[in-house]
Amino acid sequence: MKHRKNIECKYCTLKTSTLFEQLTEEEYALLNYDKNCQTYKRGDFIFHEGNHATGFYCVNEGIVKMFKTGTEGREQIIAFAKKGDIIGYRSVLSKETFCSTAKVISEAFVCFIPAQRLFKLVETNHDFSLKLIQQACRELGTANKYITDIAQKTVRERLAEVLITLLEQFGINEDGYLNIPLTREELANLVGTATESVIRMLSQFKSQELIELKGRKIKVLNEKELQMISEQF
Amino acid sequence: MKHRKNIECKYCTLKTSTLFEQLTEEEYALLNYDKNCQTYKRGDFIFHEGNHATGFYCVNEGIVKMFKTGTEGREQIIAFAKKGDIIGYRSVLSKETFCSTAKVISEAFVCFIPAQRLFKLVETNHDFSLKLIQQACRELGTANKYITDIAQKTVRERLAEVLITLLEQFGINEDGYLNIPLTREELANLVGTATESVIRMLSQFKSQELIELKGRKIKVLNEKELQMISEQF
DNA sequence: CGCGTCTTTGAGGGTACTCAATCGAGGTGG
DNA sequence: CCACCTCGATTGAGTACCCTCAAAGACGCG
Repeated sequence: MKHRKNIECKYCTLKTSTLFEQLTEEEYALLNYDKNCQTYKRGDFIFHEGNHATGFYCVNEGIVKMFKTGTEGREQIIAFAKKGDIIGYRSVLSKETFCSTAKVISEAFVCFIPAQRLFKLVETNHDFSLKLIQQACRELGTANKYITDIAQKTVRERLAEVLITLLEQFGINEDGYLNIPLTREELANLVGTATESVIRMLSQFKSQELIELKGRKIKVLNEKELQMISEQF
Repeated sequence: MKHRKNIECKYCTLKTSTLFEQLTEEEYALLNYDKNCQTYKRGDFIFHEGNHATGFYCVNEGIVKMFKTGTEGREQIIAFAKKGDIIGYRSVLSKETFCSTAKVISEAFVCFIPAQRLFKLVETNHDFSLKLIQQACRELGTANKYITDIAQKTVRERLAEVLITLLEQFGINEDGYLNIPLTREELANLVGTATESVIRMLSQFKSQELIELKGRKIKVLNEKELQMISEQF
């Protein structure tokens, strides 16, 4: 992917799933002109929490994790971004510094779009700005649900829920394993618990034949039951 | 407050702190025509989680709590809305049902504005729509911070943080007590813990002379130290 | 093959939850 | 005016969940 060539936004196959669906010729041209794309390897940072937000990013390929660094340096994963998702727009628009860090989970191709282009689009394109609001509102809904879950559910319930969510969000590969490579620690940072707790719970799920484990890879065997657990029955 | 008369939006003293700051004459007129205001007593519901969102609300007076109902009926308080805040817009824009319930904490005067007026404003007024996006983005930032806190901090740290937040958000009355009347249970639902845990922690804070308690009323005596605790030093 | 990183397992302990009982204040009705 | 009732606040006891620390095992990479 190293020497990957930029695709013109106008012809980008992802535009239907992003906000950039119905721009004018001119807007496409400007967007394309302003953008700055590059590949990132696993472990690379796209932006850091606290940095000044000079623009936002559109993920064309790969998986990115968004996390906040809490006390004693522990990461709390807030969300993942994949093909077609935009990240960092939140901080650009609210004119704050980035409120989370974006780090690459699997090799990614990401386009950077400077802040003023975003503001310009919001100003001139109603459709775009409505979609953007809706995007933010959906994320807000998800975040609120997450707060309730973390506050009220047990680790067991949350882990089950996370597995279901990952399954829906990233699907499975040809072997039936979840299509996202996470370390145990990352899983823990997503669930909001200690690494060891995740490990213990995973082996419990395994012994109940709800999942199959092969190193870092996870296969969901009984989605229904996991669903039940996550809703605590 | 029972027979309170509606104020014209255009002359509403709160408009500077809300999104409705720079509307055209016509927009003010339409907003004013469409709205529907009423008073609510403590305990009244403004809207319920899961209901169809036919519009949003602007709080003119009083305090409203927003919460999600989690497992076994336990409330998780997501936010408060006071004078000048708008609520429910999230669900209107993302065209979902209300994702939380709004219930009155202290007597409130609230204006309802139907969905199509909101969509119309977003469509025709760039300034309004930018402010709305920024509002959503700020809320999103807060929510993400909250997730990290709940996942990583202890009850003691979270309670200290909540007290500081309430102090900043609602201030104190002439006696020096926090200007928001919350039951112990509501505090617990905000912190994300059991009622008894909040009570125990409050008396611990009291014995350390960080706060003073008088029935339901709380006075912060040592903000600095509470701040320290919330950041775990 | 050796090293580092990640994973796993075990032991021990602390935080915070649940359950239960008591206390206290405010409101109601006799 | 007081007994009564109800709801919220408080306190205590017991325990479950989950965290931390420590050590050993597995895996991948140079």
